[in-house]
Amino acid sequence: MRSDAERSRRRILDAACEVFLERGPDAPLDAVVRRAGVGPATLYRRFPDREALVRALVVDLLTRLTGAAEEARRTEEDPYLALRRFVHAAADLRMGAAIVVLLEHLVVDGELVAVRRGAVTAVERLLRAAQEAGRLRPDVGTGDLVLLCVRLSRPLPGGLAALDADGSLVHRHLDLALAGLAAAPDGVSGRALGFDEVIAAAGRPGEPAPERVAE
Amino acid sequence: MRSDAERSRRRILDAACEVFLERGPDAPLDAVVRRAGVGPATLYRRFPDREALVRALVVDLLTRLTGAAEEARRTEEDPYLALRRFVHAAADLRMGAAIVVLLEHLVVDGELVAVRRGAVTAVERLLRAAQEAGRLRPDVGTGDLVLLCVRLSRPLPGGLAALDADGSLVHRHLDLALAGLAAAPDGVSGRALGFDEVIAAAGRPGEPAPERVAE
DNA sequence: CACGATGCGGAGAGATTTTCTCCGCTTCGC
DNA sequence: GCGAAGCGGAGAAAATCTCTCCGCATCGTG
Repeated sequence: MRSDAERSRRRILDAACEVFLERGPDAPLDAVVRRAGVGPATLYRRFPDREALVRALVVDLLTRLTGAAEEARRTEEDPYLALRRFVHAAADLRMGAAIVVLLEHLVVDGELVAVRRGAVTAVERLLRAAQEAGRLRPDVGTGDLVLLCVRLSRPLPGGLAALDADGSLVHRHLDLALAGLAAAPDGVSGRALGFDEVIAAAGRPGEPAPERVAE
Repeated sequence: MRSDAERSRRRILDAACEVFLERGPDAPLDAVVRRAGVGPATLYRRFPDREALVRALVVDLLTRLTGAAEEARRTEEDPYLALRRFVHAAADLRMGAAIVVLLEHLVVDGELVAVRRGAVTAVERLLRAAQEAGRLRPDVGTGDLVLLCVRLSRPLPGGLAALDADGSLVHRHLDLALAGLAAAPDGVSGRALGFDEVIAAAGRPGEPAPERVAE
C-alpha cells in the first residue's frame, strides 16, 4: 500500500472515531469525509460501505486497546496503578467509539470475536490483580469499569467540548471516578457488573436482533 | 388548555428529552414525533419551530432541577447525603438533556437566565454545604459535579442502553463517582472546575458564537 | 346527552441532506 | 522521469426531513 494511501486510511479512521462518538453510529459518512479532510471518493474506495469502515475501526481500536492493557501491566508494578494507567490510555484511545460502533449494524464475525476476546481478557486480568492486591473495592466488576470508561471518555456534548479541548478534563474525572472505585467507605447500590453482560447487551441493538454472530 | 393537549405536550417534551440526549440537539423533529407517538401536526401546532420546543424543554428541566435541589436540601440533614440525593434526582430528570440542548441553537433570553441562575445557586449551595461539613473533597468544584452528572446521566449508546433499562445502573455509577468525590486519599489531576466556567463554555457552541444573550 | 369548539393523525409536497460514481489531475515509488 | 496508483471535486440519484392541509375524534359545557 502506498504511503499516501496509508495516511488517508489513518485519517479516515481517526475522523470516523470522533464523528461516531459525537453523532452516533448512523452519522453521515459525509461528515467523516469532511472531518478527515479527504474527498468522498477516497473513503468509498477504501471502504466499500459503512460496514467495512465500522469493522476496520473496531478492529483497530480493540487491538490498540489490548496493547495498552498489556503495556500497562508490564510497566507498572502496583496493580492499581496499572489499572489506572490503562484506564487513562483507554480514554485517549476513545474507547467509547469501539463500543458505540460495535453495537449496531455490525455482524460479529470470527475476527471480531477474537479481537474482542483479547481485549476482554487483558482488562479482566488488570482488574482482578488490583482487587487481589486489595487496592480496589471487591464489589465492582469489569463491566462497571468498562461502562464508566465509555461514559467518561465520550466527548462532552456541544459547546462543553471546548472545556476539554486538550483532554485533561477527561483524565481528571477518570481520577475522581477511580478514587471511587478504590476501596472506599461508602456503600454502593446494585451489584458488580461483569464484562460478559456488557458484551451480551452489545449484541442486541434495540430489542430484536439476537447477537448476530456469523459462523 | 384542554386535557388531551396537555397530555400531548408532556409526551412531546419527554420524547424530545430522550431523543435530544440520544441523537444530539440536531435530531430530526420527526424522530421526536415518532417517539412521542403523536402526529407531526401536533408537534408543530404546539411548538412553531425547533427553538420553541428546545426552549420549553430547557425551562421545564431546569425548573424541576431547581426544585429537586431545594427538596434535597430540605429533606436530608447531612449535607453530603443531600448532595447525593440531588445528584440522583438530577440523573432521573435527565439533566444532561438540559445542558445538551441549552448549548446550541438557543438564544439565552431573560427567562432562561433567571431559570438557570436559580439552578446554579441551588446546586452551589448544596455543594458548598457538603464541603464545609468536610464530607466532600475540597478540590472539586460545582463544574466538576455538573459535568460528572452530565456524563453519567446520558443514556448508554446503542444496545448498551438495555443494560440500564430501569435506570438502576446510572445510580450505581453515580454512587461510585460520588465515593470518589468524598474526601479520599488519592490525588486528582487538574483543578476544581467552577460552574461559571461550564456556563461560559455552554454559550459558545463551536468556536464562533459568543454567548448570545438577547436583551 | 348533545353540541360547539378544540385538538388530533395521516398523507404528502417541497426542500434539504446523504450516498456514491465518474473523471481529469497529482503524487508516489522505482 | 515514467507508469501506476491515488486523490479531490462535481454532481446525479435516493433518502430523509420539514411543515401543511383536511377530515375525523375527543373534550368540556350546557
